[in-house]
Amino acid sequence: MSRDIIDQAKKESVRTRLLEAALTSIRRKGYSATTVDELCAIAGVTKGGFFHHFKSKEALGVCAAQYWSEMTGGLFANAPYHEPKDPLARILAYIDFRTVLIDGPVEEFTCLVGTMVQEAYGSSDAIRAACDASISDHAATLEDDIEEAMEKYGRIAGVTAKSLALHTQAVLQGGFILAKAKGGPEIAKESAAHLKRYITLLFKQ
Amino acid sequence: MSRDIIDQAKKESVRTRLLEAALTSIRRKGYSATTVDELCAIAGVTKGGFFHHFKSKEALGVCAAQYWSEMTGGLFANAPYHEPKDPLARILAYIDFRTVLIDGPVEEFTCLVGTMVQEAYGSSDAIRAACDASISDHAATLEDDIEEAMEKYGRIAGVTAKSLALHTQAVLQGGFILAKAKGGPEIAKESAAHLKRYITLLFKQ
DNA sequence: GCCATAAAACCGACTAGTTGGTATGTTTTG
DNA sequence: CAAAACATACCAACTAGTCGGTTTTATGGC
Repeated sequence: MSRDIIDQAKKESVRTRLLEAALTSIRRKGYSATTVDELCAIAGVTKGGFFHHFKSKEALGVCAAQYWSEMTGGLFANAPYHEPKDPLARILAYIDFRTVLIDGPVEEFTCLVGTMVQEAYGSSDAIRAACDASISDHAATLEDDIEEAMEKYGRIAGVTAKSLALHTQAVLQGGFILAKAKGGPEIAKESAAHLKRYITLLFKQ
Repeated sequence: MSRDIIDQAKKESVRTRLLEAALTSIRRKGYSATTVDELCAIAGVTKGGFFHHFKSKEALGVCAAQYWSEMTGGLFANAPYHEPKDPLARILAYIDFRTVLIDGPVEEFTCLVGTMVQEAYGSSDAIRAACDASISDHAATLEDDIEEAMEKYGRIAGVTAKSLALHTQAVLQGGFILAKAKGGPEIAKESAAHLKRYITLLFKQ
């Protein structure tokens, strides 16, 4: 019913604004340096409103990771890199797609969960687990293509689809760190190019 | 007298003890979540002592990055991976050495500056620059070997010694993030194995 | 070797502002 | 009218940093 939809939309809007604010702030300053007051100010809500939607700052962190997964999950699911018939071409197209996204200010292309897990893995297992799920679930979307490519082009001793899928995420996350250190996207793009070269060489053997 | 020895040992290294405490705490919880009070307690110093040695928490962050560079710089300079006559063998031995170091609790093998730059790049350019210097200087120690290997085994189109050296650091840093997410070193070791395979393939062409 | 002197090292109480979180409302909505 | 969605005022704990004072150490003249 439309009532339910409207109700839900309204219910989600404040909550969503808080989550969007969290995404921006955590990506820029990290989880610890992001304050509840700040998020309330950005979202135009008061403290009471915040703690009505999230029982604690930690709970917000977990929800932010999940929200991040939903957003990026949708982006990648609808991206055009799935089109090629050849599985290897799809993998390489994925890396190209990621490379295109690496552009502009550093805080706009880096990964929320990669940033957050660095701080929170020792102090909040709930946040750690949510970040792990986000990274691992996304890596899993690559496994089928890698598996197919290995069947078609031959398997490599010691390389599994899962480990290679996770390695792609490690390279991207590491590129983000170097990009932050250097203050620009170039180094992350170069690392992605190395990753593409690696996978090409792997299946060319 | 033992009392004198203890006193003297303490007095010699207050600054160092604060830096050691900073290394431990920042690697475990991040820069923002690390408090001055906490470092004082660990090092057995009072607030006055802390701010005598460091004019601010930010200054401590910069000094911690420099101290980290000195420590790791010494470790790698004296490591045995420089022994092989063949430049490619030296590069691969470096990766093996890094792989051996990736072991035990996550906070004991991860990188201070990689952790710190994620939080501080947006709020402190001094810390960002210190972290960049630490990463880039270490990467530079690999450049000569890579350059020599490229001369010996042939250059690869689009690959420079500098970009490949930085890529090795990106892979390691990314491996640390995944290790934190998963709570163990295995994934970081696997990513290092992929890096070794990449470099092997690169020069085998 | 002794002592004066100054600088450096260090202490500990203090502050002003910020932190996450709460208790008690008031408004909106189905 | 009841419940969900907010607002307002408040708090105790914690934050980085300060400030005046005390101890320790290095130096150099006698």
